[in-house]
Parts: sequence; C-alpha cells; structure tokens
Amino acid sequence: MSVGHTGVTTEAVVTCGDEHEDCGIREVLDRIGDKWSVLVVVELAQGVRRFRQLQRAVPGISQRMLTLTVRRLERDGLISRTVHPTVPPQVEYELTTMGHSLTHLVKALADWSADHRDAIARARQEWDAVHPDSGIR
Amino acid sequence: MSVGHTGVTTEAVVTCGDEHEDCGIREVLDRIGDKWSVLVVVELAQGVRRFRQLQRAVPGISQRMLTLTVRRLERDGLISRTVHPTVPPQVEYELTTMGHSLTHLVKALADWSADHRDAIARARQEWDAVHPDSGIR
DNA sequence: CAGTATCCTTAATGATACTG
DNA sequence: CAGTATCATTAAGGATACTG
Repeated sequence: MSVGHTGVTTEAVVTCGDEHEDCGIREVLDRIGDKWSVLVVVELAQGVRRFRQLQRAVPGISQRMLTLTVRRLERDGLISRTVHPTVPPQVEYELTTMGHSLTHLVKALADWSADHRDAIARARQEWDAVHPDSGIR
Repeated sequence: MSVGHTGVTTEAVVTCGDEHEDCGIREVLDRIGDKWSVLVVVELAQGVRRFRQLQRAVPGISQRMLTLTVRRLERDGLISRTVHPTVPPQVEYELTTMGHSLTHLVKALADWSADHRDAIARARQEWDAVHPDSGIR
C-alpha cells in the first residue's frame, strides 16, 4: 500500500502493490456496502440490543434481512450474539472490539457523506438536466 | 451527527440526529459499495486515463459495466469526462476535486481492511467450523 | 476507440407463513 | 421473542453483437 500526492488537491493514492486482489477492500465493502449492515452497526454502537429492538431501530428491515445481516456480521467477528436460555428467549447483540473499531470507519464515511452530499446532489441535478432519459440513475 | 465514547475500546458513535434517513451515507455507499467504482477511482487516482486504459487496468470488468460505472461516477461529480473529437475518438477520464477527496476515504477503507483482514478471515473460519451448512456465506 | 443495445444469469432483497 | 422456510420480485452484473 503506497500513499502519494499530486497537484492541486491533496490526494491519497491508494495502490494494492502488484496483486490486483483489492488488498482485501472487497471483503469489507461487501459487508458495509450491503443495504443494512451499516445501519445495524450504527445502532449497536449505542449499546447492547435485542433482536426486536434492532428491528424497531432500523425501520424497513425485514425479519429475514435482519437475521441475515446479524449472522454475517457475527461470522465476520464484528458483533457477538448471546443467548439467554429464558422463556421467551432473549438474544443480545453487541459490537466486538473489532466491531467498535469499524465505527470509526463508518464515522469517516458519514462525515465525508455529510460534507459532500450537497455537492453530489447538485452534480446529479446538473447531469440529469444535460442528459435527460439516459438510462442512468 | 454526534460522537461519543464508551468503555474499553475507543468508539465513534455515529448517529443521524432523529431523522432515520442515513445522513446521506447511503448515497455514498451505493456508489462505493458497488463492484467496480472503487477500483476505477483507485486507478484514476494515478492520473488521467482513457476508456480502454481503464478497462485494461481493472481486470474482469466488462465494457458494459465500465461504461455504467464511469457514467455514474461522472453523474455524481466524482470524475470528469473529456471527449477529444479525433478519429478514432479519444475520451479521457479524470478525478474531480471531489473525486480526489474521495481517495482519502478509500485509503481509510483500505487501511482498515488491511489491518483487519486476517482477524476477519480467522473469525469466518471459526464460525464456519462451528456452523457447518448454515446457508450463510 | 469508445461506446450502445439486447438478452440472460445470478445475487440481493422482500413478503408471508409458520415454529421452538 | 427470535427466529426458519418458502416463494416472489428486483436489481446487479455478464456475454455478445453491433455502430459512429
């Protein structure tokens, strides 16, 4: 991984050595790039949550997708799942240490998004005005 | 957007105020979360590139997907597209200022990935060992 | 060279019903 | 409550052929 600079704007040049195997970025993007993982992580950053709590906290997520999302996050070692053998059953989800460290990345993402969402919105409007019915969008 | 701390691990608590509209993270994730955008951005971080150059630099991308990817990046204002009216046609792609700033985010992503890819791989192996044929993966 | 246009396959997500 | 199982729907991506 090398970092360099060019011209006017400060720039982080990211290369992956010579292997074209994405330096593992893909595995991370495949997780945080899906529709729900980030939202679940953000909610768990607030503290321990039970299954139903998570579902209520993430409006729109289906039971099925919540199950899949927490399973995958658990598999990746980002969250832990604790079953309390009570009746009715009680299952608690919590960020692991690695999961917590991921919240920094999510924050960087959120900050960049907040800083540029207006510019992006304007760029899109302009582009759409110049390229009506282009199929893109 | 608020940032707080808890317990053992340093943690960035990211909230979106009260609106459940993802503070615009989704728009960014929808772009960098797709299969090719990050790879194209990383290549363009090296400098100006033509269409065919990009395709060669990003192994496995189809002509169709490269077209879609650069169109969307252009629409979002992250790259610029310059057509030189020569024959054969020559089209150059380049990061915009906003595109350059995005490379910092990509670098943060790459760094986090590099730092945790082993831990993630181990977590997956363990989970897979404990949960054979679980459907997840 | 730099694309479009079509068609096809697969992966992701959603809706609904049911269970320990 | 915390899921699983099944089916349906959509979106993403890929293959191939063709064009200014």
